[in-house]
Amino acid sequence: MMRPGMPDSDYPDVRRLALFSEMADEHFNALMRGAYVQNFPQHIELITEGEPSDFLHVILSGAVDLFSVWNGRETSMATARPVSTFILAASIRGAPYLMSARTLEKSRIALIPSQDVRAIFGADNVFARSIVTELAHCYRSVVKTQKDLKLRTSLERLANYLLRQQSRAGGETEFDLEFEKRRLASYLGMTPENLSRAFKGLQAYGVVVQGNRVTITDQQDLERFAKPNRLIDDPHS
Amino acid sequence: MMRPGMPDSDYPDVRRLALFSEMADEHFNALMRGAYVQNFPQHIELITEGEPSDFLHVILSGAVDLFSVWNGRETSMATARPVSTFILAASIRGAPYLMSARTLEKSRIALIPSQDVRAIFGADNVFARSIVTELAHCYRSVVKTQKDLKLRTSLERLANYLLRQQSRAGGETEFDLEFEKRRLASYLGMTPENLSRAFKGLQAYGVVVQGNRVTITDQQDLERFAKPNRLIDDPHS
DNA sequence: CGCTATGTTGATCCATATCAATAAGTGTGG
DNA sequence: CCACACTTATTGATATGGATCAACATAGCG
Repeated sequence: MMRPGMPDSDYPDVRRLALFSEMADEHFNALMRGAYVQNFPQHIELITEGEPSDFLHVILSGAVDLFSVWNGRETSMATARPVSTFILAASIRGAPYLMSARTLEKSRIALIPSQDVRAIFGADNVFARSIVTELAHCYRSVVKTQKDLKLRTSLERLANYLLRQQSRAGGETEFDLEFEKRRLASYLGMTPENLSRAFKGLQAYGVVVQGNRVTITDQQDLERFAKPNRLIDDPHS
Repeated sequence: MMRPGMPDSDYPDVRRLALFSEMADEHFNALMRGAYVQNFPQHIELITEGEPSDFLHVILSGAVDLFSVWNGRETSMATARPVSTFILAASIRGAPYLMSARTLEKSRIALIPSQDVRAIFGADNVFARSIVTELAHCYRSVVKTQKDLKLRTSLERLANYLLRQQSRAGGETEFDLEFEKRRLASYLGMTPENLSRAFKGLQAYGVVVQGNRVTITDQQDLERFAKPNRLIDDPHS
């Protein structure tokens, strides 16, 4: 195990996060001094659901899959990408993790002891406010995902997912899927076979897929089918 | 519209909520003085999704359905029962409501201006901490619901729902469903017809339903089928 | 290069939705 | 208090979205 103390070179990346950007220097530095930074190879399980949550995780580079298991079945719940935190809620509550986490690729991750987070929370009102904002945002994200799952068919979910990704990619008509189709299927709540067929089904609405490359050939048509809604699809609303 | 100022007789009920129980009297009273209390008849829409969130709602008596709509479809997301708050996250963020709310029965509801909540949040560290705890709890509840939806079939969801309700009812082998089957179906992500058949399907595992009355005749058998899991079904975990 | 995991396609099965008809409640006004 | 209207619940028949099983293609990767 590494000794605590984050390399100074990582400070700015963490500091840039909304969660940490407004707090007092003194408190931020205290948090960082108690933090560990580790590099993990691909496909390492960082967290197993049910275990006590000792650290707030901050992903500095790479990608992490948050997934859950029940009765031999597995589903992908979300993907964490730099720079963001994950399992904030478990850390705050001192409750067991509800989701497992594994690296999708080589990743650099900062681990901040949960007790430090709670201590600084009590000492720094600005930080406390940031945590609230962040938690509220996380909550609303999950609610949106649940609406997506309950109100839409898998074809509609895929169509809207593609529109969201396109938007993230700057609105270009051509962009890359950011992870394996296998995992995308799980994230969208379907099987890989069904995803394959769904992509073909969207050809009728102007979507062309070759490998990881997606091309939207008829934006209007796709949107007419997908009916994106800001209360489900807008990440900031 | 009523004038602000909550009747003193309602104070204790609100005060009892974890969100408010620890804060300073001074701040609590300030919040209550700015609050409105209203009695609503059955089937009134209190909140429409997409509207700006001006009030934190506290349900003092009755029951409220939180639901969402997209493209002509509707789904029940959760039920709020006394005494608890709802739409805390939207209030905090000053963001539009993600869910609509309607009374399921005659209900008494307190409305606390969101700006007051945010103001007291800044002035009272204990209250701030309570809000964080509450938000983290809400977040984890939705994550559990999402796991339930993605990892289980509708029959399994119903079986586990019944076990949770039984637990809430004190563990008795006999208890009442707390709302219409129609809404229960929507909450569980299925049609009323399918729910009807699911109840019949659970007869094989020792479940008898007559109207709203549920009897668990073979606890062991039902649990063997349902495989309840604390990371999905335990409301406090 | 092959080996292994991922992706695609086809055939079939199953869970769940939809449509339709009836029954059972529930509330309302005469 | 009853009769009517209306909503909800059940049951049956059928349709369909999506899963599963199987075969094959493809692409990374050692």
